[in-house]
Amino acid sequence: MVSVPAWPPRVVVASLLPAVIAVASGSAPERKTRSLPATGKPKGKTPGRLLKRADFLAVRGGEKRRGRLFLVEVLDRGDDLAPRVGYTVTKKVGNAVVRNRVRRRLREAVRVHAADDMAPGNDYVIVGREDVLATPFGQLKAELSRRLRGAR
RNA sequence: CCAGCUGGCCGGGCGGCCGCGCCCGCGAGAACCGAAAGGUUGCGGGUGAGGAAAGUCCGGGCUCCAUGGAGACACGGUGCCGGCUAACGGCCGGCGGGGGCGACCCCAGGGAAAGUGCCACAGAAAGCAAACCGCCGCGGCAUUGCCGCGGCAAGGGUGAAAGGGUGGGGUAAGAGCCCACCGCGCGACUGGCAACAGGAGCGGCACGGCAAACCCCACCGGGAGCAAAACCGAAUAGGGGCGGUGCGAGGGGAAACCUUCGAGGGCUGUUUCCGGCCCACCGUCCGGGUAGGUUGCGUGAGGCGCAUGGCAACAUGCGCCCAAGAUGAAUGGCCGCCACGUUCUCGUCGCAAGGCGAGGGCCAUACAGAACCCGGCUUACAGGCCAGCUGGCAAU
Repeated sequence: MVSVPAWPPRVVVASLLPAVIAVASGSAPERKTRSLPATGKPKGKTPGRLLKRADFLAVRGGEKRRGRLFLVEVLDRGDDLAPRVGYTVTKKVGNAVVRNRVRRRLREAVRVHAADDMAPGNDYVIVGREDVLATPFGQLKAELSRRLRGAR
């Protein structure tokens, strides 16, 4: 494989972009009363993904919440649509395998646990660090949830 | 059984819950996002990383650009011979040299009598012969030596390398000066497609090394790369076409407006001629093109099996199969059991190394993630399997 075209300069990330989905699903209230299985069913509606470089650059201008495992950047888009999230893992963290695992664990943590902790109308960028791999998944989920909710 | 060599192969398995990309079907001529192009959303089914996907070092396909043909020169690459291959710097089989008891392994392996250049340090001398210590003869002085002239290159010493080696003859001392053997050069001829091998005979010995220093010879080579390229295509700015408004004078009309004539208008050099500079607003259409989107995109020098030919690389024939396609980039997260591994304890066998059995703990794997595709090379890699072969030990 050739040197990753140096396009998003040393930044590898992932995202989606549904944006609209579940806003009108009306299933949110029911979900709260249901107890979660140990394996962790998704707790909230899946947030959208950030995909465009321009979106990432925009979020860089937002609030930054630093942490040991990751850096979270938050930007209020000013609408009421579903939250969106993007992931960034720099090459400093490791080779492609390591970067993929970091991003996948973060994505999974968001999916099964932290989705409800995001506020509508916000864009989040999570910049993963190396320690994400060494941290037990439960602890990772808790930390991420706390950070997304905005506890400082 | 131990030690080793070569070739090939695998690189966790089963299960549970929750997810992701792509394809197909349905939902559906629905809704939503978007100016558009286009995309998103539910359910079901199918499918989804590697032997190196890596390094990006060679060779091709493909795309665009350049290019009338041929040659020469320059530059770059390759470099024993034959074969294989689409091609290669790859592979196979040979040859030569080197290493290993051996299986086997390693080699940038054309040309040094085409030319230039270099050969550090040491050494008298580094390529053309020369002579530091020496050896021998003669002469002189003189007495265990010194000086001069001449003849030598055996011995010492330096070095990676000093004009063949050993022995004998020979000599004043020596020397291929002569002889024997070894080495070396040339070489009729023989074998082989060839590299090359063998070699009658001849030669008294000449021709040091480095071409990974320039160079010579032979062969090969246009450039850039899927962020190539094609199509769709905003906003903003800019380009072009058309129409209208904006000028003056006259006429009609209450007005809106209509109509006729004229001149592009403004600024500027004194005026004419002739020049120079500047020129708005509205509407509409056209073309280039950015963001963005779609395609390119996986049926291919494709895999597997069998047969035939070949020592082999490989080729041919027949049959079967279709197997990732992302793009801020899917192939994942968590858990259980098992295997493997490792470690501890106990029992037992043994002189010991260790073997066997039982139980417990730990880890839950190494190197590493497709990015247009294919053939190679190189590098990384926990652990394991199979086959053949070599050298030992034991037994028969």
